[in-house]
Amino acid sequence: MDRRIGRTRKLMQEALMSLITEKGYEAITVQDILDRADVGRSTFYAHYRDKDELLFSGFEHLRGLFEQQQRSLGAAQQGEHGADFNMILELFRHTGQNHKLYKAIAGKQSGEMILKYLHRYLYDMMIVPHKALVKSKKTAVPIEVATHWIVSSLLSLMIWWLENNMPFPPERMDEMFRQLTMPGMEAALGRKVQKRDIDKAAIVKKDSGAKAFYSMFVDQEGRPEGS
Amino acid sequence: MDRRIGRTRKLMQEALMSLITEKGYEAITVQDILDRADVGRSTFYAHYRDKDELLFSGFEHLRGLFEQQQRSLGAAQQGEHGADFNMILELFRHTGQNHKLYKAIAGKQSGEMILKYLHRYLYDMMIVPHKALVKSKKTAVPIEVATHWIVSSLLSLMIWWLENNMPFPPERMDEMFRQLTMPGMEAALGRKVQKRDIDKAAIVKKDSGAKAFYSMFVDQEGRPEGS
Amino acid sequence: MDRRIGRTRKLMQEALMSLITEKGYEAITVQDILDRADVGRSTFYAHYRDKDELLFSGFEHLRGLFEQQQRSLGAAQQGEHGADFNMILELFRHTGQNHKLYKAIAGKQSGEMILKYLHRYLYDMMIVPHKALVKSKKTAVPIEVATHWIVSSLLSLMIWWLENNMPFPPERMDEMFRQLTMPGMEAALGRKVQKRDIDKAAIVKKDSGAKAFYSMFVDQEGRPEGS
Amino acid sequence: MDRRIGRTRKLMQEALMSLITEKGYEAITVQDILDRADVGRSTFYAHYRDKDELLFSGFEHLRGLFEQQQRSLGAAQQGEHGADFNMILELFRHTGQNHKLYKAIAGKQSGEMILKYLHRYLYDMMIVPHKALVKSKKTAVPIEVATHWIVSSLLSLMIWWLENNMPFPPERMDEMFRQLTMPGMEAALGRKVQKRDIDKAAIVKKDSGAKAFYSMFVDQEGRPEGS
DNA sequence: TCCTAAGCGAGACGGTACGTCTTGTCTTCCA
DNA sequence: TGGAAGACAAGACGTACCGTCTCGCTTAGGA
Repeated sequence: MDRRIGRTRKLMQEALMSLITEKGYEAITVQDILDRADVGRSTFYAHYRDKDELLFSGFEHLRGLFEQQQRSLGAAQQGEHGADFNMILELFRHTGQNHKLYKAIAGKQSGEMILKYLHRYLYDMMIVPHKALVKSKKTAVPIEVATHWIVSSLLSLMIWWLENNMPFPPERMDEMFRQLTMPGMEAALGRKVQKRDIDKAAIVKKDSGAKAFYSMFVDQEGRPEGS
Repeated sequence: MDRRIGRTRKLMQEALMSLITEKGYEAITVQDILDRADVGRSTFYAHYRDKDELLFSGFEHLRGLFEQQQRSLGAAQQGEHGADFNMILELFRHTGQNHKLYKAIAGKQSGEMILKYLHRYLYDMMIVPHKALVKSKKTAVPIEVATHWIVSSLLSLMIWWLENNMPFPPERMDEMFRQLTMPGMEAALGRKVQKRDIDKAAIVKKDSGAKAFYSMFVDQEGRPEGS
Repeated sequence: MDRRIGRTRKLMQEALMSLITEKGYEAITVQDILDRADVGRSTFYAHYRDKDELLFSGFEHLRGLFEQQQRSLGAAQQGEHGADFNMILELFRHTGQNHKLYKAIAGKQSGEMILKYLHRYLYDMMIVPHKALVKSKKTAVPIEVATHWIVSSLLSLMIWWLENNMPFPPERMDEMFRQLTMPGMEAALGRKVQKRDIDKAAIVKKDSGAKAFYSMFVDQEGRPEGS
Repeated sequence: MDRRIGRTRKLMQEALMSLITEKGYEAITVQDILDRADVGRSTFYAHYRDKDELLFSGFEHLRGLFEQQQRSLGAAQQGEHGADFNMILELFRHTGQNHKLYKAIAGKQSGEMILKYLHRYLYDMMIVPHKALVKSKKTAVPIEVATHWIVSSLLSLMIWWLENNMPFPPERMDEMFRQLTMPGMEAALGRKVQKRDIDKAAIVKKDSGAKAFYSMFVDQEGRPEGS
């Protein structure tokens, strides 16, 4: 692919990210992005249909990368690691380290759309292992509902944390999340499901999707916006 | 106050509501409202700063009404009623009866803002009784966090229900909500808190704020949009 | 009608005219007009579909005015005046007096369209009297062809005159036009037709359409449109 | 010169011509030409500055060819042939035979520019013999004016003919042209000038310029350009 | 016959203008 | 004379072309 394409897209991505931190996603106009990235109008539209597509382009790319790596990972690795990996905790840690950017993306001034995308993303990530873990067909609460709810719970805690300038360490947030949701999940799906199981199921993505996902916001040329 | 003013405002309120059901809040332009309400441009801006203010005007009015009634209500009434009132269940029932309007307001095509407003509204409604109910200062999860989370949980179930065309009766949704969140709340705040307590605490608003709040969407001139 | 409308339109008309003299019609962009008239983009499009319509608006208005006056003029006046009125000569005089504007409008850098409009205008003005003057149905050259040709001849002399900075007085141009075209017209339509007859036939329009038509371009600093 | 150059240019010339017949010159975009000729963007601009230059390239080439041949023709041939050659008639015939193309080029949807070029071309072709034929310095109408006028007359008849779907045979058009313009020319330049003289004077170009000129538009499927 | 300069396609890019749309202000008109 | 009607400016939108440019692939014509 033409090397100019990558360069131009990166310029626009960075422009968008820096603008989000300044004025929030919704308030940004395409013109703002053009000015910041120093790019022609037609160039923008040659790459993206609109502002949203520019934003999603990163996500989509990482999703593709993730799925590709997931395929390359065999079933062998699935069970070989210890159960101590903690995706939720890592997520809080990561979010805290890049709070500025995350606050821009998921905070009050973000667009609805981004949260919805994140919700869908996490939902898709969790629904499969959840279904796999539950033996009986009949659960107190349908798996889809429980998954929808637990993702919303996670995001709501995340947002609270960011909006209140992270008054607790990530470990504490992880603990709260566990305390609030695990009992409900047990009651809803049956005793077998534990937070550890969720992590175990999600572990496939540990070194691939999840990492890539977060790195998107972090190392825009090495230094995340909020550091 | 000039009677024409009330009439004009009602025209615009109704226009907004009917438009929300048709195309969603964000997609509505001021011009749409003017056309629908058959009102001049300057008239609109004479009453409201923008589209949002028109939307909020209803909420604000009801909030004022609620606070006024709350003040007039003495502490006496607070404990006199039976424990069988169930706000959450009523809420699901009501939502289900007016699903078209609620889907428009809180569904996927709604504006972020409305959900945030609803969140804040429910949060404010719940934080006071929560604080009153918890004796010990030290809880496993701070009351603010728990309240933020439980409101998000409620809204997330609500949204799931609406988006999936209400596959369960309100009673089932209420049950699920209880199964998912009550154990977590107990673990977080201590054994004492039960869903019934929440309802009991919120009962102050039963015949005042809450009713007025929902009626806003229902009896726009007698017939709600979705019936 | 709202007084602002007339004012705004005049601003744009004047802007267009002054721009035509500077860079020619085709080279003008809508943006140029907006800048010169100090008018918003949407304002322009609220009044005219495009650049052409702005240009034609003056013509059309005058045409309407002309037709209205023509109707009010009875057949009585048609024959009462002396035969010495000379429309073509007046036309040359007028053109010469306002050569800058006419050069802009009909000169080399003008748009094709304007010449075509002028051609059609003069053609329509002449075809009726021509038909009235010719008795026999059979002419050496069809009246339509002869009229088309004589209009083209007039415009071609006009253009030559303007493009060469008017080296002759209007009287000389009128004389040349007569010398070049009258013999051909006689041969084509029969002995009866004389240039004087053309003028006589066109005299209806002397004080109405024709005058209004030319005044449009003349009193720039007065009121060129609907005043 | 590289053989590819000629090939590429021919492709573009042909694309332009076929497009003119379809949608008119002005409506054509460079992109249209590229698509039709199946040629890259940069290739086009490597050969021509713009659309106009591509169009003119044919004319200019023929003009060069014509002037070269004119030089090679001695003064000897000038008087030796009979007076029966009739350039104007041939021109009408030719135009009629290729009316589609001519209508595209000189019709209502053509560009002003092409007509201006044709005018200049015919003017240059005629001004020399006209000057040669007129003995006396003093004419009723300056030769330049008369030539300008007669060319316009010719083109105006041509255009009328094409626009009205050629209701008369070329011979009739030639006759009309003679009837309309010859008397005027005689009056303007003196008794000596006859249409026959014009033809005689123009005869130099009969087998060279004129033929090449028209053939350009004719043998589309053969070789339209000097190849 | 090689090989090297060039022609060439593909298309990215910055620009400029378009005509549409929406917002919030401000002027005009009318009752 | 006060409030409704709607004209207006501002400026973003997404589209269409333009003319410049960079990039490799192909190919013609001189060594």
